Amino acid sequence: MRKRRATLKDVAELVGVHVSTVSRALNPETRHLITASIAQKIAAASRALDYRPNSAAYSLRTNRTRIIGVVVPDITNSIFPPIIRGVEDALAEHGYATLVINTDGRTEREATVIEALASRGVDGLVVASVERDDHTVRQLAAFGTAIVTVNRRIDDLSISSVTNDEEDGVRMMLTHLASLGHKNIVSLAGSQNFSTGQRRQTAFLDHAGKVGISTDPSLTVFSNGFNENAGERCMEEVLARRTDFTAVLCANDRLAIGAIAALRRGGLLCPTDISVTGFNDMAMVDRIDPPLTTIRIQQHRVGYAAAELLYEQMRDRTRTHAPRHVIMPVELVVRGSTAPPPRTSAAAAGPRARVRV
Amino acid sequence: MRKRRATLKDVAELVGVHVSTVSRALNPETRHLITASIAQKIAAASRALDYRPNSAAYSLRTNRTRIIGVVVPDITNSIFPPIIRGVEDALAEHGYATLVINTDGRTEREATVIEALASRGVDGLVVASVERDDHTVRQLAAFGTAIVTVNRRIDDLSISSVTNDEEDGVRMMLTHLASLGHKNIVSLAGSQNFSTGQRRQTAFLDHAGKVGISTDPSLTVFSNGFNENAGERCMEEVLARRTDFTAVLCANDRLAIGAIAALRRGGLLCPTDISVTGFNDMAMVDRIDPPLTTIRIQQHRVGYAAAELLYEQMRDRTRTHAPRHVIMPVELVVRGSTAPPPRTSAAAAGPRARVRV
DNA sequence: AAATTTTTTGCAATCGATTGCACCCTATCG
DNA sequence: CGATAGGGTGCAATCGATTGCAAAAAATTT
Repeated sequence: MRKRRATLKDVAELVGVHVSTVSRALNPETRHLITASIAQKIAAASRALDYRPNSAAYSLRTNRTRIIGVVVPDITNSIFPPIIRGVEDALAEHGYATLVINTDGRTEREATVIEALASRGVDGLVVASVERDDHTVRQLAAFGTAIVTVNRRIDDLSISSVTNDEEDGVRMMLTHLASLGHKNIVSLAGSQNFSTGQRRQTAFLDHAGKVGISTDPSLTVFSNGFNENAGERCMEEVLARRTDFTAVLCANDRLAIGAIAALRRGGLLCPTDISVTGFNDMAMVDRIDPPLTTIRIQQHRVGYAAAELLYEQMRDRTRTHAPRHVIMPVELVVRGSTAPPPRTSAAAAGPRARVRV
Repeated sequence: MRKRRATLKDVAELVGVHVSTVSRALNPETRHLITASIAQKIAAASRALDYRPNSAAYSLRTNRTRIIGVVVPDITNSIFPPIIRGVEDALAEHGYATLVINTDGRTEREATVIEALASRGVDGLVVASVERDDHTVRQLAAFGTAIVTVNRRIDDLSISSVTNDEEDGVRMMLTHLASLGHKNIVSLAGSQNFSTGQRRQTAFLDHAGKVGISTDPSLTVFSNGFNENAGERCMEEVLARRTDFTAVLCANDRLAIGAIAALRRGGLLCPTDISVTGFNDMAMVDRIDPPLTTIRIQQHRVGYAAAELLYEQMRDRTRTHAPRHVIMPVELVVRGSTAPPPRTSAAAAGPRARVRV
């Protein structure tokens, strides 16, 4: 028994004018073409009938859907929801809705899901899943699609992005660890296919020298995943290699959580034996054991800013927009997972560290 | 420079048939009307031109968008993303996309955002934000909208829902606490405006008697929020009232986390002095300090099941569907936040418990 | 072989809004 | 007072697909 929604025609008939007049009267851009008194009547009638524009008809005619797509690796990874909210909050103001899609970190799937979004006719894309050399994204941009990457970016900077100041984050963290007295620091680096992983590792190497920290390659381990399991495996790998380090700088919080677990299983306590640091300041890392020292990124703002860049592009689709790159400042948050190195370094503890390799 | 997408007309011209023929050939439901060989040619041409149906045109004509709306209180609350993924996974199979909207727990906003979804023409709604007496949702259902509530439900059961077995969860938890030797247990109950809060509290009272646990009203405190801050405040309130309890059964994990923090500030350690339990088994509660004993709900499956119910409703909008209510089984997960009560009960510890009121 | 049925295809209306163009009416000017 | 300008409105095409109905073609029956 669903009642039919009122259409422009219904409003037109009620007022006694043509639909085109109603259309113009209801559109703020064209309202000035209509006699004020008639426009008022139309507004009243439209309210009386509870008229809502049919978005399918609008889209068909104008070729705009007022929907944007957001592509993330996985919405259950708690780093992303705040970013998504940032995007939504920025674009809701302009009447856009947001379609979120997960790639589950599978590169092939990115192409598929983006294609699905495109066929739904989204007006633009915010991509959080982008790889440093992302073919799909570059192709879309070349094709004229409004697109912005967030949190990560592509190498050639041809596509607008909003990212965090990874370099500054790593610098602050290294400075913090150095000031505590750490000399041998493991870099548990993230996948180098992502700008985050790559920039953080580069920053590590760049800055380590300056503060007198070893950059010996055997102190770096690369993870391909960005999650706890990957963190555990990498940490075990390092422990099997050497044990003369006193801190682990992880490319993100989840790796850090995994690393702490692996250390614990190996008989090493954080922060007593080994300090561990994260990156991102995900929700809840202040409540874990030990509370994580990490770099806080402005998750909501990053999303918001990305949406603003996107909006600029969508507003005028004819012009080619020079890519813009926003880098958001980050903040060091010191908690319980970092402490001065033990008097007798972990190396001296020898056997203990070898319990499990 | 964006290239125009191919339309039915383009395909028709390439093959040399009428658009209606192409339309029928491409639709599995009507393909049997078309000569097989022609259908083949059409399929080939459509592939060659990379034809994608224009969803605006489809929607306009059929009055279906193949989009469903999911209304949640807040996507950054990590209980919801897995549910959302469940919904998405179930409906993606049928070609639906999912528009997620946050109400931020504000009842007025629910009406607004649902209205926004409706005007976008969503084919159905999954509502996770529903209150026990939700006017908006009931009205929509009466209006003929396909709608299912998830995680929560409305009192009169007139609307299909997928929820968890709250009663069984509380029963298992109480049994667990009783078997450890707890007698005086605080119920840190959630808002009674939600079915979750209400059912869990009712189950607490129902079952407490049976296992010899006090149901004195002064052992219950009601929270209005469902988050850590609310948990802290409520816990403080209880501590000010009495201290002769040895366990706190919280209506959800976030309240439990807040409760633990408040106890700690009050000089009481969990689980040594007081055991604390949660509900939901949110991500990360296994990593916090102490790891939380809680009830695991099948977040993904709950979402998936809700989507399946919704799909049934959407498949045939003419029929009125009798509401169905699915209750998913839950599981007790014992971790570090529960232990036997101390020999000398917290009450004996007297002053310590009163450090902060 | 004619008549009838069945299958296959095309025609054209339709969904609801936007928008270039033409028209009409009023106001202004010569 | 007639011509002209210009503001306000209506007309009708259009976006791309779906679908009831009619027509054409093929198959079947008499």
